[in-house]
Amino acid sequence: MNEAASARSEVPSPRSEAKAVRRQALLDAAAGLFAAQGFSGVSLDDIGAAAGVSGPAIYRHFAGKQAVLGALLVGVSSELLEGGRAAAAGAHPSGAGPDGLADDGAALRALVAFHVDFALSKPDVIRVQDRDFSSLAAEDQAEVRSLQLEYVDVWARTLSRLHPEASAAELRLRAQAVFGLINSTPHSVRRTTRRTAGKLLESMALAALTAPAPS
Amino acid sequence: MNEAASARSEVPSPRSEAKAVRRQALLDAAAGLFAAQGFSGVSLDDIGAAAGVSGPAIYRHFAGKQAVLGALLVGVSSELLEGGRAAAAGAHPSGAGPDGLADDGAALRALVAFHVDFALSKPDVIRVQDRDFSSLAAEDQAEVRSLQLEYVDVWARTLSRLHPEASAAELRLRAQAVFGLINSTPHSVRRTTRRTAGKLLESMALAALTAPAPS
DNA sequence: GCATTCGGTTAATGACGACTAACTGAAGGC
DNA sequence: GCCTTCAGTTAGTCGTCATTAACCGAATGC
Repeated sequence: MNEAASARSEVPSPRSEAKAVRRQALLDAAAGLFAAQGFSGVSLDDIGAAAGVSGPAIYRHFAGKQAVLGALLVGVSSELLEGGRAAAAGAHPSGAGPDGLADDGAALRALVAFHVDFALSKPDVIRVQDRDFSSLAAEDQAEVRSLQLEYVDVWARTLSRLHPEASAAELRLRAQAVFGLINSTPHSVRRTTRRTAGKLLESMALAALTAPAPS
Repeated sequence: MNEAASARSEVPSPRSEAKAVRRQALLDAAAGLFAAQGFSGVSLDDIGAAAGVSGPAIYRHFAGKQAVLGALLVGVSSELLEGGRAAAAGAHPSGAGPDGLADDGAALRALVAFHVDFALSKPDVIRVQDRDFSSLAAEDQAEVRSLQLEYVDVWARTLSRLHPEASAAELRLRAQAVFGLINSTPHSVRRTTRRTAGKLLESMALAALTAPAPS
């Protein structure tokens, strides 16, 4: 560990921030390839080639193929959780006086808008996340699972303000189903229709989240 | 081609209907394994072992690994299309007099119920279908794609009776999104809660399908 | 009964692909 | 200016498969 990259992330970067760039290029390449052909359908040579370097150069950035997938999925899970927390919090600034229902609805809308936007802008990673989870190393699996559970819980807590009578299990199921709804389409949406598709998905997601519980 | 298994499927079966049983066992085993680990994460030995025979015995039933996947996915796509047509037709018996809205609503509810039931009873195949499509041989890909498109169209036509003003593209997107909603949860639903989860998914799906179109 | 068919089995064979080894050349620090 | 570090490179190595070959033994048809 050299002094530049030591504990404190002070010194912006010498010239080997080129490394960070390369690393990101590898992650992007991997995301696209994994999304298209699945983790075990992609070779390290494929990833390297797509990033402009070839083959085992990847070992200068990651411990191995699984580690690339790990970085990808831990990254996306963290981003989702962080963004979800921000969206939920931003819409009802903690204890906003009289427990306003309006605020709660706003929080849910913000969550939905955030997730739709995320899914439409990073369809590859979204796809990989629920497709190649089982190819992760055990530890990464545990970490990703826990981040995902926490994200689901952000949704469930927000929902519980609108459906105080519903069980936690039902709210989590609703959240998961809506993730499926939102995540299932990005592949087939043309870039030009992103905005309109996004609005439609938001409307459908909110309708599903607030649909009456069956008897 | 012996006389028993010739063009006309008359003679029920000699004693080598054991073959049909074995073939189905192989397909079931493959479905489970593919769902859990992805097409290229599973070896022929794995599939054979799971079906009680080991290794290259599979070549007595299928041309190769890809052919197993092909049989699986063409089968599920056909079942979905057939079942969807039946559900849509059963609910409004062709030209049922005065173009009743009630009938159209019933057709949609029947479609939703059919798909929910299918997804909950065969979660493995559902998972494989949208996960390993890209591992199919080109011809199988074409066939599956066309069956899927036709299935989406059954939904879109049914929806168009309720939303005559909506574009075909919007209706197809709605259908796809709802497939995502329904298909995303079977993995995580305990067998004991199938029925209640199914009811909830139906309610959410219908709400999403009839959600107002955004301005 | 007897020859054939056929579902299975266990050894090759041949690719392919993750990972390692040995080497190179350009920074960077001093 | 010299020594070290380090991102890359190319050539193995070793396992893991899909697929094929060579054999079996029980049904089946005649």
